[in-house]
Amino acid sequence: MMGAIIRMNASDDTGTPAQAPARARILDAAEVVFARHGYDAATTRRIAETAEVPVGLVNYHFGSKLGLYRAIFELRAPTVMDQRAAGLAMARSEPDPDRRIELVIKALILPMFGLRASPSGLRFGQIMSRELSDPSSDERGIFAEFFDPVARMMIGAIGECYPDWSVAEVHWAYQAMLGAMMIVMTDAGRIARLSGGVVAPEDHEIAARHIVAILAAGLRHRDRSLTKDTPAMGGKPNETGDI
Amino acid sequence: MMGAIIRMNASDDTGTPAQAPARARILDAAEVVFARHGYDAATTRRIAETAEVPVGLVNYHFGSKLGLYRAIFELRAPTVMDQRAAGLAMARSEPDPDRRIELVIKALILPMFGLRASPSGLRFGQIMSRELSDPSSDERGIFAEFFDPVARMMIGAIGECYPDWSVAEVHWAYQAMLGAMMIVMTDAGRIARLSGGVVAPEDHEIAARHIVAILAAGLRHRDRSLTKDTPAMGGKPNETGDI
DNA sequence: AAAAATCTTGAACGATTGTTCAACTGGAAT
DNA sequence: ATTCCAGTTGAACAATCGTTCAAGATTTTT
Repeated sequence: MMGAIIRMNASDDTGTPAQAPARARILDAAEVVFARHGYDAATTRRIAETAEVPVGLVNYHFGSKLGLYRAIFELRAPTVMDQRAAGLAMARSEPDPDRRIELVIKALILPMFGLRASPSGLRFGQIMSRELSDPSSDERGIFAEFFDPVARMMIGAIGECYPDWSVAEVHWAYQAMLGAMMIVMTDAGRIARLSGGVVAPEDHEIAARHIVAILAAGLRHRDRSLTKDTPAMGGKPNETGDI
Repeated sequence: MMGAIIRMNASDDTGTPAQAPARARILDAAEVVFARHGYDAATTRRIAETAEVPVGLVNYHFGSKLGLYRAIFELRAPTVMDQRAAGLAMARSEPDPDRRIELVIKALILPMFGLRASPSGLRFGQIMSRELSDPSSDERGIFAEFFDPVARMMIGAIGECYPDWSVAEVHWAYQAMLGAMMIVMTDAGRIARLSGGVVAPEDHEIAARHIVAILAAGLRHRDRSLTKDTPAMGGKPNETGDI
């Protein structure tokens, strides 16, 4: 069943954004399928069908399924990373710690939420979210390669805001930020279902406003009496010696 | 499809991990494999191999792969849900809102973090986390069945703490809590990698202390000037009319 | 003891997986 | 005009998927 592939010749140009070259169409289709099914459950055939190209082309252009997956991150990750780096640079010019931490939080969150404005950006967010919660992602090494560097920057920036915080306090703060952000990227319909349709996760501006407000207050006013027993970080990232 | 019948015989013994009956061994192995690979990528054969039983037994005892998956939730979910309900009941006896919200947060988080004390509980946490970030989980309907009820209780409890909050403010607060919790369940090694081994996610008591402190402060002190434009919730859950 | 119900086993089924491959296309370089 | 080669195509590969099944083993009921 479903063996024939309909070829779009030069005469037909409706639907897809222009008659894009095959490579780009595959990349686009891959985002859709990987976002929907995750890495393992996504199939090259479904990607090829979605892109309306023969199966063989996928491996010709990207070598392997993993190569295609990596290509998505190579395409999308730099934009987010650059925006975060720029946001952190801006935050550094704010002397007041309590004001600066809000800028740091925004530097993490706004680039990701802004992604959700475009359909393809939304899909990339879902892919990232899935990759983060996939234990076998270590084998692919994508997070370590694409996102660890900026994560260390973020962690360093938090530590600079509050130099008396312990390493653990800084890292758990980052985890809380990451988690709150990720669940927004993840959630497709649950918050709408639970709220009876009142809360719409699609409106990323409103979502960002809520999440940033909560996280900023959380970091500013956290009760440290039970957590400050570990040695202080001293505003220096990675003084533990690791890369 | 779905022809096998699940039989519960009188030989209902107390669980033994060593030479347990086949059904229990399959269930145990399924937790391991589903946690590691996710629903789609997990294979019945690998589960059977891990349980050291022939492949056919899996479908005999659980009917199908989905039946086996559901059986895991039927086994583990009630414990977590009961503990949360008990925690919420306890929280209701605290009159001070700022103190009560901390108990509400703990009612959500502590049962899950406590799960991590045992290996099988840790695996169940990973399975839950993956299910939450899987768009195709809607087709399985597991979250709607097992976790939506207690989610509505949680959301209601937040609304009762701060009756002047809007529906959106309450729901986004819940999302932030859920996200921060989920990333702890998810994270296998990244926080250890990023912190150079200083921060250990295995110590769920310390993790809970940090996350609860941040979330409690976040909800208590959030700046509402940009988010309180939507109508208030009035302390009643689901007044929107949905189930 | 015989009969019935339950559990276990491994082979087998058709469908689907990622990848390979020889044949083919069309346009640029020689 | 010929060579050349990146691009394209669909068939084919071995491996693996979830599930089924007839047969044997074990236990329970009669």
